[in-house]
Amino acid sequence: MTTKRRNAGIPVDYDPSQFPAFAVTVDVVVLTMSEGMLHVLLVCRGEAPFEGMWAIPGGFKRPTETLDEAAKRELVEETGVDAASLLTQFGAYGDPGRDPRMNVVTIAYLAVLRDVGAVVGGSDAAAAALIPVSDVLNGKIDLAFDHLQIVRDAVERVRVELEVTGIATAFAGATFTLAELRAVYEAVWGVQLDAANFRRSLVAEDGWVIATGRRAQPGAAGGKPAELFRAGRAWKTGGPIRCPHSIEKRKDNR
Amino acid sequence: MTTKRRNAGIPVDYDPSQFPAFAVTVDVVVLTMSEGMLHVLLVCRGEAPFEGMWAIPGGFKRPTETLDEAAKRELVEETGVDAASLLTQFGAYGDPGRDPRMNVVTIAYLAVLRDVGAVVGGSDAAAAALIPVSDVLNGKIDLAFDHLQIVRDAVERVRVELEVTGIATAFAGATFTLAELRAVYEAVWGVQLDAANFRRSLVAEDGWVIATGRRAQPGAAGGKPAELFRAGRAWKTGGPIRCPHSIEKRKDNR
DNA sequence: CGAAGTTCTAGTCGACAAGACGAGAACCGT
DNA sequence: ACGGTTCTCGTCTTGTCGACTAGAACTTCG
Repeated sequence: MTTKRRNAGIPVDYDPSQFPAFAVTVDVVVLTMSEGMLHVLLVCRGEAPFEGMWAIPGGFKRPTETLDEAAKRELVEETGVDAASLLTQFGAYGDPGRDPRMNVVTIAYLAVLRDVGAVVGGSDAAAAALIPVSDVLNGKIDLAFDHLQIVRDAVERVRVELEVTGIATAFAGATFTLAELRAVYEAVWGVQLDAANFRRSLVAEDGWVIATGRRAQPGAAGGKPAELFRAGRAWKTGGPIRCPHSIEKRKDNR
Repeated sequence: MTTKRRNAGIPVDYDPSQFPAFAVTVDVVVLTMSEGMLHVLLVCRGEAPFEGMWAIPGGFKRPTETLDEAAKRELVEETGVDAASLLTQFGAYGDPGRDPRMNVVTIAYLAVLRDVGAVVGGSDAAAAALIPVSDVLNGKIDLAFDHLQIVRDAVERVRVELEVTGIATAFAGATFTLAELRAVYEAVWGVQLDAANFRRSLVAEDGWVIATGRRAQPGAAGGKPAELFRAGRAWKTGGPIRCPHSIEKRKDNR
């Protein structure tokens, strides 16, 4: 179909001096735990296209910065947070027409923040809000561009990362109770974990959590105050909890 | 319902008329198993920069195609394979200066092919070769651009995918023996797996492998001919084998 | 043809991890 | 004080995974 002449494997039908030009943007999916549910940070677009619709924060990459630097800069500009616990690239999106104005390829990043309560202001005229991920995934809230797909992929990525990396501690603060940490797993995976077994798998081996000696305030319903821990070093190499996918994969007898 | 007003618009440089222009390319890391070792398909560059060096096949994305389509097209043009068993995007690379000529952001894809024996030809077969991944990773072979990092990331991705997806069957043909499949795991993970236990975890549950009734030719050393299987449906949801990550001992060469 | 060698297949056994569960400890409200 | 709630500890059971052994099937070599 095309001229497949090539010089030692490199196609020559594309002259570097007349390459097709694209805009390259970086979009950041900011996830956080709030009130036991997974939330995503969205901004309301102030201009066309998709004016008035919700979108994930992002912006153009600059020629002098790396992709990671661009993501970090955008995160600062949009949320005021200058160092996320976790900032990982997880996908690129370049369908023709995904931006009606021009050819845009976007690199998507996932950022995990601990619960901040209210949204910190950025440099944006429009509103920003923490929206429950479930409201986005089930279509109750429409997103601009192909951002729904990007959020879907981000959540799926979190589910996997939760099992193989120490991403769970990124949702928590400097110190946390085991119940808080367990809530992260339960919310992201959508499962119920036994509190006693959860504690055992973390405390049994050294390096996951370090007791601070202090105790948290009990909740409104009372109860024994939980121990406060901080994250150990083992999280860098992997996660302590495996997803009990046996719940969905019930073995049928035959 | 935390909403907060902001003072400036979506970043000032978000102006469609004066966005920074980039070239967008798609590079494909083609991995295959050959002689019990993991191999990567490389092409020899015929022009500057990096003339004469090995590189990953790839090329410019066209404005009218998606990223996935671009990857598939490049794979066809470079290797002649029109449908890889697996073609997955795994990363984007956009460091300034990674291409000395201009600003290039590349989207990296991973393709897994079953062993093709000899070098598969594009239009210029002499310029392409299957190189053992180990030779690339340990620096015996220099790669152009930042392609060494891309290959590193691809191999790491395969290691993870092997555990959570059915990527293992992509290395094998339509029918395969369990020894062949086991060799994939052993080569990618660098471990030794017990043949008996490996078989048990596959045939114990239904859906992993389906017996064809036929038997493979024994190897040069003789031995009982192995049963020939084909892949079942369970591979779509996950992998049957977990990586024994506690094992540090490398597989001894043979 | 028989013997030796190689590989595949089947089964058992024990160690260990993971889930279920009960009981007690600490703190709340009334 | 007292029931309700949450956290913490221990035990029991279950299932999985690796190590191991033995036998089956086919090769080549003498």
